[in-house]
Amino acid sequence: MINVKGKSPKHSPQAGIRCDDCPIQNVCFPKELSHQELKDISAASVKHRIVHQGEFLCHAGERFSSIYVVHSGFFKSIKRFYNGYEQIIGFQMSGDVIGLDGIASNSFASDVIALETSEVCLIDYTTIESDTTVKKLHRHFDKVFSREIIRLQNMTLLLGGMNANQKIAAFLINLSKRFEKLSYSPSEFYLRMTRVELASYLGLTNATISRTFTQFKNHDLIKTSGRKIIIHDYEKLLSIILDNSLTQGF
Amino acid sequence: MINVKGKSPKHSPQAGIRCDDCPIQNVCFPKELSHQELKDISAASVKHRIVHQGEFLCHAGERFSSIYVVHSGFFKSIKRFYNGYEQIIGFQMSGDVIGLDGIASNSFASDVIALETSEVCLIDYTTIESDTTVKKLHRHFDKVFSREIIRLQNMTLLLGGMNANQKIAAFLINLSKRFEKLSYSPSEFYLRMTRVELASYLGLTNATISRTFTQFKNHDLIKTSGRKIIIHDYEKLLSIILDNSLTQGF
DNA sequence: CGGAGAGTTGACAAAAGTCAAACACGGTGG
DNA sequence: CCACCGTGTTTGACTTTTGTCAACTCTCCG
Repeated sequence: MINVKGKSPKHSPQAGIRCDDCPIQNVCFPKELSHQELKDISAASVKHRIVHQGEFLCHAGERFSSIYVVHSGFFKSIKRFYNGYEQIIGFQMSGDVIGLDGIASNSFASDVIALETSEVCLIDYTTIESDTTVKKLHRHFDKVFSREIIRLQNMTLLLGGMNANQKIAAFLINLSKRFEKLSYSPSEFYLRMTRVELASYLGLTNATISRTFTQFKNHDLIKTSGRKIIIHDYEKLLSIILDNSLTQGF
Repeated sequence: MINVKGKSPKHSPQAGIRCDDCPIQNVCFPKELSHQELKDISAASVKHRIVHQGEFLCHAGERFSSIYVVHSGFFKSIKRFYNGYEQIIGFQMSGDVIGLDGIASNSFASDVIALETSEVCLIDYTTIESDTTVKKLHRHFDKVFSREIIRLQNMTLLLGGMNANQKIAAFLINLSKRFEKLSYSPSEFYLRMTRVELASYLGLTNATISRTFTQFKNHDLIKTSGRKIIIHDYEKLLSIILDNSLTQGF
C-alpha cells in the first residue's frame, strides 16, 4: 500500500491577499466583471488562508461550503477506498480549483494536502448562488456537474489502481447497481457493448476481458453466454475489488 | 489501435416523451419544483430525440447548446487523441447525463454514439441560466466545472491508454505547460512531489518512475537531479506520447 | 557524523499484451 | 434450407511490461 498520507492539520492563519490585484483573478471571476463588481463580490464571498506543508486543506467527508483556488503553493488530492487503498487523483498548483467534488453531497469527496506552504482563496459557494427562481435549477445542475466529477475521480482510481480482475469485477458491480436503480434485475442483464469496447473502457485488451470472464465463470462468480451476464456471487465480486490478496488467491 | 468508432449519423427524429410523467424526471429537474414549474420549464427548454444504433448523439468539437439526458437506451462516449488513438471514457444509460464537457469551450469534448436505439432529452443550456447579475458568476463556475471534467477525462485517457514512458512524458509536458502559463520556466523546474506520490498519481510504482527517468536521461530527453527537472528535448517527449512505436524504439 | 527519508538499481516474478488460430452466431442470398 | 460471410468471442503460445522485494546510495539536517 502506497503511503500518500498527510500530517494532522495545525493552525491555519489568514493570508494577506487582495483579489483586485491578484494575477490569477480571472480564475475566480469572469473577465466581464467591472472593477467595482469584483471588489464587492470578493469582499462578500472570498476569504484567504495559509496552509503549511503536510496540512490538510480539506478532508473527505468534511462539510462543503467553499470552493478553493490555489493562490500559491502546491497540493495533492487523494481519494481513499474502504479497504484503506488510497491514490492521488490530482496535483494542484497556482490557479487550480479545489473542492468542486463537494457540491453533489455537500461534503468533500477527497482529501487535499499541501506539499509545500501554500495560500488558497476560499470562494463562499452559498453567496455566489442567484436569488431568482432559476436558482433551484442552477443548484441542481451544479450537483449534476459534481457527480460527474466524482464519477471520473472514481474512474481514475479504477484505471490507476486496479488489476484486470478488479476492474472487471468493479465494472460488473457498477452495472448491476445501475440496473437495479432502474428496477431491472441486478443479477441478470445483457451487456450492450462488445468486448473490445469494454476493453477500451477499462484500459485492457479484449483478450484479457475474455480470459477474466472465463476465470470468473470457472469460479462460479458469474455465468456468461455472449453478452448475457448472470451474477452468482455478488459478495465475492465485491471482495475481489476490495481485497487485492483475494485476487491472486483464486 | 482499438476500433471504437460509430457509424456516420443518419436522420434523427423526435421522440414522444413528456417530462411530467417521466420516471427519471428527478435527474433533469430538482425535486422541489412544483408540477406547474416543471411543465413550464420543460416546455420552454426540453426537447427529445431518437438516436439509432451506431449514430452519433454529438461529435467532439461540435457546437454545444444542450445537455443530454438518456431517457432509454445505451451510449458510449469516446475521447480521441491527435494521433488517432481513441478510448472509451464512459458508458451512459437511462438517467445518465451527457454533454457536461461542452460548457467550458462551447463545444463538446468527446464523441457520443448510441450502442442501441435510444431516446434522449435535450435540456437547452442557455434557457436555464438566470437573468440576474450573478448569472455571469454562475456561467463562470459552470466553465470551471466543465474544465475539471475535461481534465479528468484526459486523466482516464492517460491512465487507461498509456504505458509508463507515455504517462511520464505526458506528466512532464503537462507540468511544463502549467509552469509556462504561470510565467515560470517551462524547461527547468522542481517537482514538489515524491516519486511515490508521482507513482500513485500515474498508476505506477516508484521503481518504474525512477527507471523511466533514468531511461529519459540516458537518451538526453531530460536531466534530473533529485526533484529538479530540466527538459532538453520537448519535441521528443511529445512524440513519445503521441507515437506508441517510438516508445519502444529508443 | 549519523540517521532518516527519498531515490536508484538489480534480480526475479507476475500480469497483461500480442498475434494468430479456432470457434460461435446471426444474417443474407443462392 | 443451408452454405457462406462478417463480426465478435475465446483460447493458446509466447513476449513485453511492469511490479515486487531488497540492497544500496544519496542528500539533507540536526
